[in-house]
Amino acid sequence: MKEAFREHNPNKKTKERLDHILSIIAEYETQDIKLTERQLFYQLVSRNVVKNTLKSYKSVCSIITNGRYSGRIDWDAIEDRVRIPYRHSQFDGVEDLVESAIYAYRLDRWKGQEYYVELYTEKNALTSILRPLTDKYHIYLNVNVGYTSATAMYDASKRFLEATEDNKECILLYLGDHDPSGLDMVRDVRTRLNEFCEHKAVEVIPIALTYKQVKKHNLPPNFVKETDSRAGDYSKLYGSESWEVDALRPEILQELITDAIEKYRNVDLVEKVLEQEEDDKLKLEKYAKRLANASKK
DNA sequence: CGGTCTGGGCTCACGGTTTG
DNA sequence: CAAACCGTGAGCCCAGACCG
Repeated sequence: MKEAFREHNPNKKTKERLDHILSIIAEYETQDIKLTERQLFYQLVSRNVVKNTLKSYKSVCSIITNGRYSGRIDWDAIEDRVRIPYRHSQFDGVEDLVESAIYAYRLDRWKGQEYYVELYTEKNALTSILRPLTDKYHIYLNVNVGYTSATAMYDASKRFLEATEDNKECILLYLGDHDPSGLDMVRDVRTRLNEFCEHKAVEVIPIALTYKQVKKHNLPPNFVKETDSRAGDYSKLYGSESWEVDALRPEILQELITDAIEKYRNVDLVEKVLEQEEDDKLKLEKYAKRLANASKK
């Protein structure tokens, strides 16, 4: 909802940027995707509206914030994925609980499959685009927020080792930027995971952003920071330009991920699990009805 | 020579004050 | 009013300087 709490009179340049922001929000709204400020900023960068610098990021943030306070931008269009309030779940009675249990009910949709797959990304800004897919395919989504942590890698290694014991081949699909640190994060994940898994192979596959994708989609470049200690080797291979994975349009990103996951999934096996899930849900529904009738008596 | 510190890099989302 | 600074909180990695 658009709600105004303050006055704000943007100048011509700011108004132009505000219009760009509003059209991006409208575009994402049709796909039911909420944006973070960071994500909106990257979209502006990829459309060559602003430069990819800390300064312009901050400027975009104030335009968004001012826009929201002044009632120009819908408060619900922007999401803060860091400051989330927690509270234990509650229900409107036992029937309500059973209903949500039916909704939540799932079996292991990767049972009997040849592969075990997880999806990793360095950017929290991609969460709203990735979640629907990892939910649908019933796989773990790990958002590393830059470099991953020892905790995350240790926990992941336990899951992969368990899959190995189940005679599954382990696949880690990775999404990150094409910049000196971004490419290094793939190496980092690979070596640390192998250390924990005692070199039982986990295949780390970068599905985006690749140099090929940069060229194919003609993505706008950023300058590599020469002060980055990892810039040297990168520049020898790719020159002085780098690219953000967020610059890929959401539908292209989703297509890439869908293709990557489906490569490792046997559809017939999944169908069987889904049938079992539906059967179980029917049983649960019958149980819920009996429960409801009993409580009326 | 090996350990630790320093200052750079990445991610995320805010705030305030001064300068133009 | 916007831009350019400064700061807060959190999680990381790495190269080179420094030191015992």
